[in-house]
Amino acid sequence: MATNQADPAPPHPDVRLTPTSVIVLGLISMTGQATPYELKQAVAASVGNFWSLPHAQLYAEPARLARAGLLDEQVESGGRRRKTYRVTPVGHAALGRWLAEPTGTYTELRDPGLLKLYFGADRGPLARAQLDAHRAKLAEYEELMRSVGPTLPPGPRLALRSGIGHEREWVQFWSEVVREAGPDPGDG
Amino acid sequence: MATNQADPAPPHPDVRLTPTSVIVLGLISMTGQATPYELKQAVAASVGNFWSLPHAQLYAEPARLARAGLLDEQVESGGRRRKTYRVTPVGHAALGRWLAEPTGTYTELRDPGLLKLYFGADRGPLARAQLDAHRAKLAEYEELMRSVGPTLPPGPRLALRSGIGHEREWVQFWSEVVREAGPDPGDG
DNA sequence: ACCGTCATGTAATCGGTTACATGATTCT
DNA sequence: AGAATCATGTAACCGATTACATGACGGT
Repeated sequence: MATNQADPAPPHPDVRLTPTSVIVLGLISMTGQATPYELKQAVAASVGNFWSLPHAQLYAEPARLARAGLLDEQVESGGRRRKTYRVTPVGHAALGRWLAEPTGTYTELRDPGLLKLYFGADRGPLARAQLDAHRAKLAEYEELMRSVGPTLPPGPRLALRSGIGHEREWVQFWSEVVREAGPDPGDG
Repeated sequence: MATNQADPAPPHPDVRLTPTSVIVLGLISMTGQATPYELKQAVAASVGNFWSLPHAQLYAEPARLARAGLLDEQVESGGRRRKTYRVTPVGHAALGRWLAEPTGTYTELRDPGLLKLYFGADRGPLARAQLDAHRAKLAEYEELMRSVGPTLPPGPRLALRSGIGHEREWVQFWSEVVREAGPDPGDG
């Protein structure tokens, strides 16, 4: 069988790049190097607003990418044995290729609130809860845009602009649902 | 220890309801009964627009819900041994409870195109590809609203309206990116 | 020195995706 | 009736979530 040859454990060259991979590659590429914990903070401060990752992934994924030769792994000798990662030339090339493919993929909304609405949940309470959440998020984004927006590179700034647009859409949508559902029966 | 008693394999009462569970429960509840294949068609014709499921899930998930006692499973005696599912009273109760909790959960965009934008992809080609995709989706939704919209129950119609709103937002966003990126260098 | 909390990391589980497999149907 | 295509179903794999575990650190 073809898989039977003895590989002297060279970097396995063919990994699928998931969005998680891209985030890890992209952030390490921007910062030069990072430990998983630093990655966690970097995600929270950057793409985390529209694509967050559980911290456990930030230990598993770099390890996977290192096995594939896209990252270089350096283990600290001290007590914690922290691992520091850097992007290899192979990794840069892979990231570059991924960035160069303009995707026409459509992303589904996959919003649990919408699911509740679809299957007949009571619209008043649902819409009010959603409205609160989205108003808060919108305020947060607008504050972000006001404070750090001007200093952001074009990509991140556009992403933030997009987030604001969608939050405005959500606020408007749920507002209409609230209006059509009538006022909170707890009132008056 | 408390878990040590001998259960005579009764329906395991505590399943987490994932969105997948809810879609399966909800659709079977609306149609009365369904086989996995019918579920596949039902999803495509309903929630599939904003929350699709790979067909393999529509075999695995009903089985799981049946084990938990939320669905009743009936096996056809013929050659295919098709399985037909119905919602049990326990299942209806579980669905009802889920629908009654108004969630304030915020859903991330998680759009691969935005990810590319964020990490510095060439904006022109990306934005044009995205624009095409979203224009097509928007046209599809608007056509749906025109044709079947008036006959839809409130929940599904609102969900569709929401989808249209978000697609308009995407179209506007990527249009701006196209404009700011300048015209296609492939042009004269 | 102890306790609570946060930082950091690993392990186990589970849902979801991908790939494969077989039965039905249609067309020629 | 044979081939191609679609319907229907199962199995294996893998990424992601959850839960657990330990190390550091600040306060009292």
